[in-house]
Amino acid sequence: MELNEKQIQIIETAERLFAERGFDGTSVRDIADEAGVNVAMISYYFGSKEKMMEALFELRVGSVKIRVESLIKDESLSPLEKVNMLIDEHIDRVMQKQCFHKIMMGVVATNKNPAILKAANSVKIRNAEVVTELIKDGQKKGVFKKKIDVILMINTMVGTVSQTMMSQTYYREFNKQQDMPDEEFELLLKRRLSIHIKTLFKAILTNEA
Amino acid sequence: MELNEKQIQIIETAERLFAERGFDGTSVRDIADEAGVNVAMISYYFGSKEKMMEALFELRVGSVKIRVESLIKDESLSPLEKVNMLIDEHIDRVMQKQCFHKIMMGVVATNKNPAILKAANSVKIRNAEVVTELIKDGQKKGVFKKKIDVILMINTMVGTVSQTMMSQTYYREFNKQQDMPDEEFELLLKRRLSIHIKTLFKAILTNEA
DNA sequence: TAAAAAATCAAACAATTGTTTGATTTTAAT
DNA sequence: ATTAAAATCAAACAATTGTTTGATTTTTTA
Repeated sequence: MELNEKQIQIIETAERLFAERGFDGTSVRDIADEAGVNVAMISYYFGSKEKMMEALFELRVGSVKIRVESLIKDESLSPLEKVNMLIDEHIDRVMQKQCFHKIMMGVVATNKNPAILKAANSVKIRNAEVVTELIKDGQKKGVFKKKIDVILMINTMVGTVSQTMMSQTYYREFNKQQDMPDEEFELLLKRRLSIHIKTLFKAILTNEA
Repeated sequence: MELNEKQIQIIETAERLFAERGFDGTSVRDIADEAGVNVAMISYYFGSKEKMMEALFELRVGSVKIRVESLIKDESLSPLEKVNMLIDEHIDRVMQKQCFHKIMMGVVATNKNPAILKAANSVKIRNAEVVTELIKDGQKKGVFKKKIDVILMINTMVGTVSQTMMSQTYYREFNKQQDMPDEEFELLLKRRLSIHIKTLFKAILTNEA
């Protein structure tokens, strides 16, 4: 689906509001008002509120696939280096599109939109397959342990990042970093998250201390 | 707030529907129909849909606090043993009240109900404080590492469990355990989760291999 | 058993929902 | 400049929302 400027403007407004109030908690009038357009434009452009959500999903998910696939095929990187890059890739993606990931959590929790749910699931399966291949390669090269539960490993990465993203203001309070500029704090958070998860993964993947 | 049989029956129906469709995605008529009561009963008993949600929250959260506190004070357990028990405690709690935890994820994502959000946050703070104390004790006794990010650690536990709970049917497919009885699979999942998180925690907490 | 309290009900309430209409304006093409 | 297409709009649409009403039934109390 091709999207013009105004369509993207509407979608991004919707994205923000959906993240704040949930899909059902946001009316098309809320979106139209905040986007500065007439209510009818949403049906006019997307057909329905539901389909606008699907357009949002398509817009955000579409670009992801390619980068991961090419990363895996890179022969110059060790398995552990690839895992570490996947971690940073994931952290960056979530932190850069926080609203979208909040929405996705809600969509997956409530099984409401089958089209999105199906697409999200196929992305998940694809990722799991890629990571599984990567782990097998590392095992073949003797740098990874034999028994590894790939799904739980991915769940730890995804879960830790989501949980941290959702409660970042609380993390800030707890560590008394209220006066730190937003951008600086986000960098700090990303760095800490990166180190944290890489440490966890190294422990379950490798035989080193 | 005291709850009679019928109130609990309504609340538990609401809990299930909220988990399936979200708070805003569930109408009071849906709840009333499935619970087999008149629509007016919800306002009659709870005052409003919103207040019914608060009653649900109160019902589910109320009982948790005491067990954790007493566990921590137990002198016969080592710090690592206590951490491990907290992990199992958390896994059991989430898996036993899956609907409620799904709802909570939605509530925390969308900042809609301030009363619940505030209560949930205070629970979180209390837990973080308890765990921090526990970690400090382990450090004093020389069994835990010096630099530990308690919040990220908790986020890993909570995030991993939530993520796994949310996508358990997918985990089942991936591991080709479709024909396993539900109860048996849940036990298996809990055991694997337990081992997984304990391994992760041991790696970041202790100096052992 | 009579009176009081609690529970249940169908119906109605106003407000909000997503969507459509049909007219009008703006933009693009010829 | 004329025509066709696209965009925008206020208004209306029927459906659904949470809640209230007032009458009726059931249960409890005295």
